[in-house]
Amino acid sequence: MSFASIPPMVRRSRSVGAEVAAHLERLITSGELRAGDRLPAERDLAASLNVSRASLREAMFELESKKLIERHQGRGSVVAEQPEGVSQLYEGLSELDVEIANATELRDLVEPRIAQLAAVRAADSNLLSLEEVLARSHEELSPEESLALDVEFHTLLAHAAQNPLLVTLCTMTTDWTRRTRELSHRTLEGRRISVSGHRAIFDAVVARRAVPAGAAMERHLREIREVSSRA
Amino acid sequence: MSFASIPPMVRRSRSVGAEVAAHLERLITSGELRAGDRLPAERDLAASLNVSRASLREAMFELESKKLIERHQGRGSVVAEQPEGVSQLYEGLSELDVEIANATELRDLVEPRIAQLAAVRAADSNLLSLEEVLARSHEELSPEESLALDVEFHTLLAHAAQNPLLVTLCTMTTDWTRRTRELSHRTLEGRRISVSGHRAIFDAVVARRAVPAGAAMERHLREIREVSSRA
DNA sequence: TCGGCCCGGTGGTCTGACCAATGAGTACCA
DNA sequence: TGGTACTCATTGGTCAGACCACCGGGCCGA
Repeated sequence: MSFASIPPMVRRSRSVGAEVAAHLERLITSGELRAGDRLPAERDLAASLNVSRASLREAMFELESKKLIERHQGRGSVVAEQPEGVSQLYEGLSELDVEIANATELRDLVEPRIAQLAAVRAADSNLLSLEEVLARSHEELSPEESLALDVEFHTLLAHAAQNPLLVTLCTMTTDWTRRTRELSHRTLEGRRISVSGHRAIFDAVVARRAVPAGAAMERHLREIREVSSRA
Repeated sequence: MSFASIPPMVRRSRSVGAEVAAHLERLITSGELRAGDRLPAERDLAASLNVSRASLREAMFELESKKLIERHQGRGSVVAEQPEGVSQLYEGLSELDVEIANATELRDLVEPRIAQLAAVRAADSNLLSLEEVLARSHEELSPEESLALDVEFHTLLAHAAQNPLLVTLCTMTTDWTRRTRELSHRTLEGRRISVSGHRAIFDAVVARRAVPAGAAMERHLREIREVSSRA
């Protein structure tokens, strides 16, 4: 097996540990090391690579975090089973998407509750403001106008829930998911769904029916998401 | 800043490095350490955490691979720019003058969902941390210790839900409702209820049963509130 | 045969030393 | 005066060696 020492020359761009990790990763992905193969003991491997055990361990940490190897105290380390292209999969999944997903998750949690509370607590003045926004909403508006009214509706609803924390959360999640919402307001269908969804929520709130209000909000969010995912 | 040493007692489930990494990650995602903050030098940090520099460096590798920190030879390490929102959420909510009732309302909303998501998403390491906290929890503890473990349990659970926004939210609501919680931990009954509630939540999470986990959390919050209202 | 003990191998952790990059303060010269 | 080059403390990077904790297998006695 070729655990040959790494050429000492050209090793100055990356750290020793990273260099070793890359070396071992190449051995694995190229097939020289197969799943289930036992790696030499850390002390031996470090010696054959002419690096300290500390650096070797740094490399091992990296490989382990990439699930390329498994380590077991007292037993040694083995090359892990490779669930088909793990390495690439690991790189993938844009962090941006993850963040949006997190924000969306929070929004899905908060908004229905806002609708419920608004149904219970909304003052007349809240209802008037909401009604006014709805009166200004129709599907012929430009995407920008439609989006602005959308934001306004949700913000006013949050105010109607009479909890400043929910207003803040609503504002922030609305902001973070802006891109998704922009997409959905681009199409006529998206604008139509937005308006009708708001209408349904408002009707439930006015009727002081908390549970239906929450349900209407859930449906609204789901529909909007479907539209924007098609766009 | 609370780089307080990690409780040395029951630390045998995970490696020292992993433990330190989890500790620091909690400080970061919960907002105690903010983006741009400089970390103490490795030697100093290792000393304040009562671990060797080697173990600390293992933790640093892990945090770096998660892009939570950046390290620069000769300059030190800093907390990396946070994934969209977390710091924003933290700042936005910090500025508010929060009424306890509002915070409680938000907590009742967020925590059950956290429990549900944790049941679905918790990694083995999350479960280990939670189990360890439970192992350290019993009703004979002092009110302060009991409260600290309570906070830790909920924070770890939020981490298990794998959404940094929820971690931040959990941290903040926990902080706001601190006085209520202090009351409930003063009595033996309160501590007993706390522990048994956590146990029930944990069991549901381990069993990967989302809905029961959420229900257990709701019950837990309700019981705690009843105890503290009687106090 | 079976159970417990011991022991070698392996990863886990710690210590302390030295190397190398960085940047700020300082002395020097044009 | 201004800029340049140097010095040096600080900090991460690497190394060597020691000891601990865990695992598994072999040995030995019941």
